[in-house]
Amino acid sequence: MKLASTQNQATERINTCTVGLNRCNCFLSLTPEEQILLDQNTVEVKFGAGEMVCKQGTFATHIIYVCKGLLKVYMESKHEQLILKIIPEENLAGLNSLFSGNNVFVYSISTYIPSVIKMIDINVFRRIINQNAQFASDIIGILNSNMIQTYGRFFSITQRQSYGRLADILLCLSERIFRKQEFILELSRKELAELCGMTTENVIRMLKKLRDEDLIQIDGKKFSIKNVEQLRKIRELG
Amino acid sequence: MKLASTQNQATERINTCTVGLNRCNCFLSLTPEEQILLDQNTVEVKFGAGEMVCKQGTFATHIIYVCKGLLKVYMESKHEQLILKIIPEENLAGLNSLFSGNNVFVYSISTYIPSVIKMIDINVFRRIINQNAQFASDIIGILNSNMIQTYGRFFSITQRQSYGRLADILLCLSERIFRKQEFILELSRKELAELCGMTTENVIRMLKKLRDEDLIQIDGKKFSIKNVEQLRKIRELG
DNA sequence: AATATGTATTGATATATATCATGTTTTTCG
DNA sequence: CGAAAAACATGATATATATCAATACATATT
Repeated sequence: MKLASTQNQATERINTCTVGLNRCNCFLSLTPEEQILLDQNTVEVKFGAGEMVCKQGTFATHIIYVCKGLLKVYMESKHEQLILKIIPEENLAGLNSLFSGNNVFVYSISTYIPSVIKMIDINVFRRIINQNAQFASDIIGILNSNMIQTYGRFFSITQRQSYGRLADILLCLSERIFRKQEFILELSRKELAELCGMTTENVIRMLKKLRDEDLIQIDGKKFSIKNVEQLRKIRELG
Repeated sequence: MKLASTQNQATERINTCTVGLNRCNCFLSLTPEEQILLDQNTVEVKFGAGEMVCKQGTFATHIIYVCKGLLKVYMESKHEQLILKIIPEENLAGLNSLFSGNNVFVYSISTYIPSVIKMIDINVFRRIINQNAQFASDIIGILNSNMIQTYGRFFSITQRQSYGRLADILLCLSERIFRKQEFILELSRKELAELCGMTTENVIRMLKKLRDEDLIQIDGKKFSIKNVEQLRKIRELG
């Protein structure tokens, strides 16, 4: 039945990792002149692992496009941080400073792994939006899918309990980021814990438990999903 | 110093209730013809308290504008629900279905109190965005401030503990919704608890404690903030 | 007015998860 | 290399908050 499949799609979209399945293709709606204008006002920068791309509280002067790598967007308080979303290759970040009345970043962005990033002048970006309604529509579409992703993470972090969140993140990493059952995760246990919204100690204990139950295999940073079905069940129920 | 005040503004924006201080004024950028077109494709509907305006999983056919009343936007699972945001008068809702690739509501919207709502045909809305870049820019601005508000709620719900969340909600209700120290809150304790992301029993216990410490006064649905400073302190530290 | 039905309140108990303490392994770098 | 510093791991304990149970109060219904 069609109704059932709609429902499935909807629940499947709810995930902790905030990574959509499609890539950003808004630049296709630019005219050649606009493309040139944008290129002239774009710089490409290489970042090492763990470097800060922009800092919460500073003025937003650029829109960020991830050519290569993996970013995290997070809010910082005293010692804790809340990861709002992670941004994989071929996606935009920092769009929230467009026309929002405040031109200050409400979050920080940093790299998980060495990354290549294009930084586009925000005023030029704004100007093109103001003159190209198709481009503006595309940006609205991107903002909206970001929003929906963030709602999903919000839901997961607040409603699921820790095994469910961990199972979810592992599935997301496998299915959406690496697109493989086996992957090298270049994150420390601490970073993985932050992504799951729990403590480092707990993530380690839980990984061990999942390994003991033969749902995953881990060897240092090498992860392998052994039992997708069971992990999905834990995501939904645990 | 300017830097300090920027910082204050930034932290002040982080709140649990998701209500911005400014009202939506995007319709000012419409041409007279567009205004007429929009009006012709808008219906005004009156809702009672607790009625559902739109249901998660259904097709989004309208953009919602709150003329009068108070709405909640929430995701439903089995028995729990996560309140994503609350929408006061003179604000738009349901914008996330514009160009997001999926035209299905990822959340439900219902009224807290009797409300008057304008429902604008989503296709007409899309068409106007596609032809009026200024309007599109305004919508991007609204989406972005919504997003920033939602990040704030996400942060509050996940990082603060329950007294901080309750203090925050009480302050928000007083400062942003009712704009008075004393107000009649037409929500049940259960609804207030959901808004704070905790159980009904706990919200009652905590209200009692705040009353015992003379920070608030409560008599049924009548709330009065007695000590704003102390509540702010609890919001930041508790 | 009396019964029923939901809402509000209070207390006792359970539990998921954080925190603390401590040891081991791996990585960094002078 | 060898020392210092991270990162990883595991167990014991603490705690915030949910859950459960039971009563009081308010509101609706016949």
